[in-house]
Amino acid sequence: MRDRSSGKSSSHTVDVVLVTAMGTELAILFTRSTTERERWSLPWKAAQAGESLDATATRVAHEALGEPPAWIEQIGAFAEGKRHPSDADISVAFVGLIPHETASPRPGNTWFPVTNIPPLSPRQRAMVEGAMETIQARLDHSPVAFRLLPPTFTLSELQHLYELLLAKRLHKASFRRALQAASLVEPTDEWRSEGRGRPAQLYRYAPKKRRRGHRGVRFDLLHP
Amino acid sequence: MRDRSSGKSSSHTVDVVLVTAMGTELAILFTRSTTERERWSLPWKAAQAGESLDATATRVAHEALGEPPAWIEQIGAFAEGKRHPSDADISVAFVGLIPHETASPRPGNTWFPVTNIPPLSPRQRAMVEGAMETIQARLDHSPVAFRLLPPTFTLSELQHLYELLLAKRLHKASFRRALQAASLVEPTDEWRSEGRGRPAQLYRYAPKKRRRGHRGVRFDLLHP
DNA sequence: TGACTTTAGTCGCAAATTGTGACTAATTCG
DNA sequence: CGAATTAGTCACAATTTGCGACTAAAGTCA
Repeated sequence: MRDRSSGKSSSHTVDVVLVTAMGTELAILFTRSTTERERWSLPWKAAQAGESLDATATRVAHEALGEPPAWIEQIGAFAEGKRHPSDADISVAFVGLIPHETASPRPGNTWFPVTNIPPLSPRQRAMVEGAMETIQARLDHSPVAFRLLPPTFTLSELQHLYELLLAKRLHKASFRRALQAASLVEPTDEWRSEGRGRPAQLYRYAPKKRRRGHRGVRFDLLHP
Repeated sequence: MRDRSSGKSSSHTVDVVLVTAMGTELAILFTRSTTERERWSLPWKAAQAGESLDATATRVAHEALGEPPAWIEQIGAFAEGKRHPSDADISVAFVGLIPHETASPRPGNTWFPVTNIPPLSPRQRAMVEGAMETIQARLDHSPVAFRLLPPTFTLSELQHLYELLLAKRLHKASFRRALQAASLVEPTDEWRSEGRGRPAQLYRYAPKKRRRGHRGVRFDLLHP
């Protein structure tokens, strides 16, 4: 039977999977371990009595990022495989999203591409998986993509991001048509000229009140 | 500051929201409090070291229901508002589904229609809400409805259940067409004569391997 | 300058999917 | 038997989707 000596440390931790869109792929923020120099872990803290889980998660995210995340949501509780996030019996995980340009990670924190994350405890590995699943699941019904973009963006940027999140190519005309139907964005009067090619109009996220019987976004669009 | 005297009780509980379809509405299972006679609560247990959360949840459900649930999934961790499920800092909640005909609740456990649940602690009230949201969210992508029906059922029963879950009337022909497209069910060679009217063919849940590019079920069907 | 390249944005139409009412089938009830 | 009741199917108009082709507004380079 495991001993439970120190009465002061809290019995559970709050861990946060912070996700951003870095160039052409998603990335997750890791913190260098204070003990072992070459170990990395998700940002986490022992829960504090009297503070809500969400508040703790936001605080953890803010401290690692230098900014509060644009969106945060609980993934669930993880208990499998002890060790690593302290030796807490249980850890509550959150996903957070932030535009890459907004974040300024504090020293000791680094973005790793999702395709190449450092070795983690089984528990935190499960959290990362859970985070990606949660993002996928929310994609149709909440404005996940917009929380990964700056306040103003071009439709091509938005489309590329959706393509990244859905891991699927989209057809330009169909994408824009669906966007229109969902009335999620509105044009600003600014344009951005990005090297060659015609300048693109900038848009902002501005969801209209959804009419009754509105079924999300449905970007189930085509291949190429 | 709250004291934390008894060193032996675990620091967190596992609570389960068990849902069934009872006639024309959904119902949730509650357990009569052992102390106060007229209090009810969701079935719960203190977590046991060395047992996974899912295992505990399944055990709690089984003990209350007399059967293991047909499906169970974690909703998340809840910490707001102390009291009630012991005085644990944190509770991990699960949703479970079971066909009404399969369940045989142990003495002290009763189904309450969702429209009329007994007074609960704020924590457990939040869990019930979370459970309903999780069911809604899963509806399109996992076979939630089938876990509320016996192994064999008529298409009308299935449709009524979907109407209940979606809180929306569906058109018969469209419903069947969508079902067919999703290849979720297959006919048995049995028929059931239920009072008046033509007998209905019985079906079983038998999802075919989903072809690439299959987008869930999409029962976004019509009104009258 | 003017041809060519590159990216943004739009149009229109064939094909597929959906919404819906009307129709047929198999029973029970009186 | 005929009316009532529930199951199951059909056909077709209306809408939505997939997608290629087209126009627009830059930059590049000889």
